[in-house]
Amino acid sequence: MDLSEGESKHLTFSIAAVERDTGIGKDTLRVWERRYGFPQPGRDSFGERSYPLAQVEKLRIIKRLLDAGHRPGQVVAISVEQLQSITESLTDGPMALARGKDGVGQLLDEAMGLLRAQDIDGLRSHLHQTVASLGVNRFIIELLAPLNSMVGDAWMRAEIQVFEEHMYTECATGVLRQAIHLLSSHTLHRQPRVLLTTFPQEEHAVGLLMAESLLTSQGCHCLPMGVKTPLSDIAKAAQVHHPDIVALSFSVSQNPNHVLDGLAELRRLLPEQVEIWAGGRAPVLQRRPPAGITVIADLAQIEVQVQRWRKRKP
Amino acid sequence: MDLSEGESKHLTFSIAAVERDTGIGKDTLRVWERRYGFPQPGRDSFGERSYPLAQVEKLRIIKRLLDAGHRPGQVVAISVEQLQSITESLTDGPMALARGKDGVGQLLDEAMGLLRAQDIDGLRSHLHQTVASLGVNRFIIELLAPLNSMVGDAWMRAEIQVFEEHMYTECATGVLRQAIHLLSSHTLHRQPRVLLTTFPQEEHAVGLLMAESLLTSQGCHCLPMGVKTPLSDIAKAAQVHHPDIVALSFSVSQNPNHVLDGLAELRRLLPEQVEIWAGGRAPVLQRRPPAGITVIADLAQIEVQVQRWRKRKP
DNA sequence: TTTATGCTATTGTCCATGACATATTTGCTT
DNA sequence: AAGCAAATATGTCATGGACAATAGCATAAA
Repeated sequence: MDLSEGESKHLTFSIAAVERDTGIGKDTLRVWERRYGFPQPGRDSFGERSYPLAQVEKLRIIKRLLDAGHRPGQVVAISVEQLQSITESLTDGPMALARGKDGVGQLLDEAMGLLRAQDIDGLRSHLHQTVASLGVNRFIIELLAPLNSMVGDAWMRAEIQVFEEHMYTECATGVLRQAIHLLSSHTLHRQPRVLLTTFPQEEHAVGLLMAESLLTSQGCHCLPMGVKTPLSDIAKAAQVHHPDIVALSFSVSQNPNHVLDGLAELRRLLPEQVEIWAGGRAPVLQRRPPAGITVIADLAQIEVQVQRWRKRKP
Repeated sequence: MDLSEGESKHLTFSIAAVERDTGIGKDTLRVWERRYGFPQPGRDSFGERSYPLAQVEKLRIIKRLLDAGHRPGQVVAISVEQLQSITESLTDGPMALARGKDGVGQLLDEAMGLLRAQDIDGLRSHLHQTVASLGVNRFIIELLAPLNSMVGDAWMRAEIQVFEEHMYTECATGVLRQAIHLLSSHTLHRQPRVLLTTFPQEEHAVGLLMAESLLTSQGCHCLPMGVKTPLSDIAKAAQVHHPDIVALSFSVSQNPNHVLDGLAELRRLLPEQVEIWAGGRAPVLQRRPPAGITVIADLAQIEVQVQRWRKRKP
């Protein structure tokens, strides 16, 4: 039922397999076919859709462009060549910005080189070494955060494979966890108490871990809750653990309205004296900072905000 | 669209939310309603199904029984009381099994106590301490795995809050990461090379980390890729990193067909000499072990299988 | 020029019903 | 008891229609 077992050259996929591989729902696949004429799967002997490999690959490119903010009507119907050219025209901001004068730029280049060479073990030890020599703060702010942006951009432009991105994320996660562990064994945990999580749509955990590392190194007491916590559960957790601050991380591709609505709702659910800090690369935060929310424009701001909080609460 | 935000007393769920929470597909939910008369969701103002909380909970119980081998026709239509009585006649294996004579049962009870008391920091240090005193292997097999099952069961029965489960997961993750870090700095990495990940539907990372810990402590070279990797990317990663083994973790609530189809497809995509190991609590693995796949019925089997592999490859 | 407001097209998800391949059980025969 | 065939149970796919939510656009107001 899953997929017909043709020659390896004519691999075809069932609609369920395509959903699994592309993340595009069955209903959506059918309605695209109806509306845009793509994909146009063949039919197997049971009359069921059977998608050739080429179409699945094209669908994955399309999915990426949708995640980057394009709309289906603009990208579903067009040719692979046109898709490629759109893909190439996506942002290449932070690289140029982060490279440069200071010695850290070189470490960054080395890391990127190891990544491109697929040398994950090498990358891991390079990162561990860099944490040790720079200290957690500089490591995160000057190396890991820019590296993260570079990987994110490369991902948008399809310059790296999905599995490379997974391996990078895993690697960064491991290094950050280790840093947090070291910090929290050697640091006194005091105020403020910070509850860390993300909204239900947000899957990316690395931003959260970077924040946790920096907060811990400032001597904050972190209550990490992982990603994708429903709003009402953030509120329930706050009732039980009474944090001083609830910190949320947002990645680029979040729906702006969801972000703003979610923050407004959370503000209503939490007691007034609990601050809400919102950080990450979601552009809405800078453009329309919501009332009652502290926006962390940049990881270096964490230190500043912690100090502000400490001054205000005696 | 996710879930309607009614009064907390009359919480209702959209069909998509129910699919997400129960692991039962939309089509299946509709066809059960048609055939068995349950669930019988109300309709919201748009005419769309809106499932009351009680029905979702009943569906979770049903899902459990299906996983245990019962058939829909026998359990979907009956009352909650009857379901309860069937449920009670099931072995509640891990708890009874793990409790008891040896001292570890007591540590397990302590951990569960801390969890119930919402003392996450206490739980974390208790776990760290237990790793140190028992060693990673015993810690995982005798303490963490049973604890994980207990939390999973409590979750299925809706006995714990979402945020408690999040905090527990975060805590376990941290401890395992730390264990892996220690092991991999002190262990020689040799064969086999094991690529670790999960299928795209599977979000749970703790099982994977337990496997990674055990494999690393056996001296295997692990290539962790995090969760939710599309099949074709698993294959691409294998082409680049040529692992000897691809290891996958499955949690309870995976759709059996997706698991089997995915494994069959992956088997086709990978070279024959690459073994596929499938572990985790998905019942379908035990009931219908697929051809060409090594099923890891239990974490303790990992050691056995590694030794088997080493005997066969000289 | 910028900011609000209302209109329109776009887009994902839902619905109902029917079909059927596969898996499981039942019943019959040896 | 054991083997086999028929019947039943079950999940997934198909079609085509509907519509709420979203995004884009143009016009009016500040």
